[in-house]
Amino acid sequence: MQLYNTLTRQKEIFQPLREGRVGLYACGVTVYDDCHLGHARSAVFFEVVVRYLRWLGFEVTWVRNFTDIDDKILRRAQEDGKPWEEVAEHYIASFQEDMAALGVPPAQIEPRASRHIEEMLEIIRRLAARGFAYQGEPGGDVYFRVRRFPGYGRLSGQRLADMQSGARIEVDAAKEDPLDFVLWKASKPGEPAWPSPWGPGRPGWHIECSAMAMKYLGETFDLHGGGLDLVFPHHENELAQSEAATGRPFVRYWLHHGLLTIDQEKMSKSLGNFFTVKEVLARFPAEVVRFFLINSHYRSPLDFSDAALAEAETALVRLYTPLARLRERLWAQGVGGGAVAQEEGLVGLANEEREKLATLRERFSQAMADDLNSALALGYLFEAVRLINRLLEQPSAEPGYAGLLRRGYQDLVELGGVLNLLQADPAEMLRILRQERQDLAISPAEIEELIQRRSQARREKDWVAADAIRQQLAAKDIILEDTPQGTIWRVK
RNA sequence: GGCGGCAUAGCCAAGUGGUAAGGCAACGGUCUGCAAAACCGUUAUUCACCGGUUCGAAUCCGGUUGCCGCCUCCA
Repeated sequence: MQLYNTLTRQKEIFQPLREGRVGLYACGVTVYDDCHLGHARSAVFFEVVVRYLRWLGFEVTWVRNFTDIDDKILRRAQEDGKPWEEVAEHYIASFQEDMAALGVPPAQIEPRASRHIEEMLEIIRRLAARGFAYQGEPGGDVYFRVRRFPGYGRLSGQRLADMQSGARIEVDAAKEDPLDFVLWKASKPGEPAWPSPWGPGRPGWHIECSAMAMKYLGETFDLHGGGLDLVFPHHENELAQSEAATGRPFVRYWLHHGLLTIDQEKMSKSLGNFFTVKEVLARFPAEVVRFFLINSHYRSPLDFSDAALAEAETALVRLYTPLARLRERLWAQGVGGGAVAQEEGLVGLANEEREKLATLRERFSQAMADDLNSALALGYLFEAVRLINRLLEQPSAEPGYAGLLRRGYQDLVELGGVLNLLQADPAEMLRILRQERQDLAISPAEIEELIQRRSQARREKDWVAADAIRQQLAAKDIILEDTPQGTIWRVK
């Protein structure tokens, strides 16, 4: 497969370091508040990466960290009058709840920064031994000597000269150079502190990821990534300090996903234009949110809106509707195995169309193999749905018919599974999707009552009364569908 | 100011040299007591704009405009 590598700015053939195994480190969250939909995009993206790699047969070790000690957590702890550990614990639990609600499984390893202080200090020792780390003043912060590392700026495409002219680099008298960044922060009175050769303190932001990634995945590993906004300075610094410490390449492929936006602007805490995962999930089913996140390419910006989510909801109905019909047909009629139609002219599909169904898995996989093009992969699924719907329209006793349906069903569920979609019971999911809206002007019980009365009227062929009820419900955004299994309703 | 990215139909969105996937919406038809769902058909001679390369460009090169991200904590 090919992946776009931020380091080289091009797609590259993915070759894992060790045959058949992949190590992935995804930057997680800083636990000082509930996470928003941008964090969900990140989590779902890496989940899909992992699922696809596993589907291909790779054994994947997936690491996602928690930054559980930093300035923002300390500030939050002070505001809330709680110990920082409690704040961190609370938001770790909150994150895990959100992930569970979204259907994102836990990573294999979810290390916390505060439990890897010794590993970080070890890296700083190595950096000091190689002349990359220095303490600004006795008992003060420890910095990384950026200019000593030749490749600095390579990942983010920055040149040292340009960066200096950039206005907003913090000026700190203790630094040898404004570009140098903190490895270890000397603690102020009242702040949490760990002992170190440089005095009591706590880690800088970047060092934790170097330490935890190398501990669990080795000094050189395959995949590392996060949001595009982490490229600089976080990943640039991480790369520099890691390679300076080990003298070896740190990461082979850097993956960065685009950011979630609202009105084309980045969703972020500081702008205040964010929706938490909890808020969004209160209004839309998790699978709708997942579909929305996966339905465009991961490196593009993705604009959040109610309309976009509503569209995702309708699109999911389109995917689940044939699944429900297929199940009904395949389960009820006990259509067992049997050959898939091969011969020309069979079963009401043109040769070319049958070919499309036959190559669905292959094309899906190729789309995913091309830098994880989930939008294209989903497009193929929709194409298959149209063909399957057509088959369902024209029941046939031809020998290959049942086989085609069965394979269609299996493919949709299996391929959907790579994206963690289409795994729910179709009939149940359709009910949820159709009846989702909370602010109904009428209760489900009342709707059922009216449906009963209408059914009675229909039995008596009293079309006037039946239509009156249909219209009465339509006025409250309830749409009725008469099916062979009875009348069902949904929200407009 | 520096670095990077993006501009494809009413909306969302694939497509990186060979003649525009897919979804939503809309309209017409089939089906239906009426509907819905589903199916069939229609909806970009054209890919921000201007030049260039090429037999051929949405795709490559140069320029222009607009938007976004990073350069500061941020997925």
